[in-house]
Amino acid sequence: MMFGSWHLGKWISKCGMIVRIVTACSPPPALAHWPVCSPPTPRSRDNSTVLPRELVSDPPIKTRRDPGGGDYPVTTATDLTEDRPTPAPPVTGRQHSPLVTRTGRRMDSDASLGSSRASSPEGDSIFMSHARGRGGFAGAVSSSTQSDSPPGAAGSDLSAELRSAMAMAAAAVSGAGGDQLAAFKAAAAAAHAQAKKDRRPLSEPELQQLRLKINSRERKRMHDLNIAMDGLREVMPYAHGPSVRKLSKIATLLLARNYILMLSSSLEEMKRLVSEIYGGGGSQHHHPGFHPACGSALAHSAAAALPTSATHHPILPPPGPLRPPHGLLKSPPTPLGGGAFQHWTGMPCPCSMCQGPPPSHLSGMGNTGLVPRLTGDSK
DNA sequence: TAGGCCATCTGGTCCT
DNA sequence: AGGACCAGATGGCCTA
Repeated sequence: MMFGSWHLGKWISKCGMIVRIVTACSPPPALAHWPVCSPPTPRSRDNSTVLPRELVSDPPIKTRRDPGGGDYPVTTATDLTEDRPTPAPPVTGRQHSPLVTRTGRRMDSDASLGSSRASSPEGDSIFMSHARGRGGFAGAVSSSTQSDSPPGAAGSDLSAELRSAMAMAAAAVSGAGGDQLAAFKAAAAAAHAQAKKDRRPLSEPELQQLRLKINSRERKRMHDLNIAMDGLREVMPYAHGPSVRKLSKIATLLLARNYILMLSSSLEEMKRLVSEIYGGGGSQHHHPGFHPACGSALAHSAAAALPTSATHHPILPPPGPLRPPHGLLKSPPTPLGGGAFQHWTGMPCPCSMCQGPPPSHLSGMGNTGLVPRLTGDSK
C-alpha cells in the first residue's frame, strides 16, 4: 500500500520541520518515554529543544555498514604524518567537473578526493590541501587508505609546520576523548583568536584547524541528528531488532508522521466516544471532565490510554520483517491512495474491534485498532 | 551494475 | 564573531 496522495517531494521538503516538531514537542503521556522530549534543555535559536545530554553523549550509532566498529573509524596521527607521495594527479583518476552550488558558487570538490567515510568521528583523518584561489581553502580529507596526495599539486608538499599541526590535531581528536577534542577545539579557537588579535590573516595551519573544527562541529550535529532519528525509530510501531534492517531516515519520518496523524485521529475518535457515553446526546459539557476548557486534559487522559507501539493490532500481522512504510515500498509498486494509508489519516479502522468499542474497552484500549498498519501489503 | 542510502566536507546564510 | 543550520557535492557500501 502506498501513502495515498502523499508526495515524496513534499515530504522531503518537510522532513526538517517534522524533525523539529518531534524533537521539540512535549510528549503525550503515552509517549512520555520519548527520549528526545524529555528534559527541556537550553534551546538553540529555533526554539527547539536541545538534545538531552544522554543522547548526545551516546556512542556513535553502529550501522549496518560497520556493525563492528561503528561508522567512524579513527585515523591515527600516523596517517597524517606519514609521508605522502609526491604531488601527483588524483590517483583515483576521477575527473570532477566544475561544480556549482545552489548559490551559483563554483565548488571545486577535487579537493575532497578520497573517502570522506574514512574520517574519524571527531577529528578528520586530516590531510588538507593547501589553500586554493580566493584565499579560501578546500579541505581535502583523506583516509589512511588514500594514496593520493591532495590535488592542487603545488600545495601537496605540506610544510613541516603544517604537518605538525595536522599531527597535533589528529592526535587530539583521534582518541575521540572529550578532553582531547576539547583541547583541539581550544587550540583552534586560540589560534583564531590570536590571529584576530594580531590583525593578520590566518595562517594555513590555523585555517586548517578552523576548518577541522567546523567539520567536527558539523559531524557532531549530524550525529546528534542521527541519534534523534534513532530515538524516533525506537518509538515507531515497527519491528526492532538486530536482525532487522532499520528504517531509512525518510521512511522513519514518513512513518512518524503517519503515526502522529493516526494518534490524532484516534484521540478525536475517543473524544467523540466519551462524549457519546457521558454527554447524553452530545452535550459533553455536562461531564465535568469534558468541559471545553478542560478538553485537553481529557484528551491527554485518553492519549495515555492509547496503545503504544508494542500493542498488537488485531488485523495487523505480528511484528515481522521490517518493511518500509507504504510510500517507500519499492516492490511491488502499488497505486497511490491505497487503503492502508487511509487507515491512518483520520479514518476509523474498518475492523470490528475498531468500530465503536464498547465502553468496557475504554479502560483497556490496547486493542482499539489505533496501531497503524505496519506493512505495505496488508489488506 | 544501477540505484538507494548514508556520512562527510564545504561554503553560504542567519541568528545570538 | 561564533555557531547552527542548510544544501550541494562526493564517494563508499549495500542490494536488487
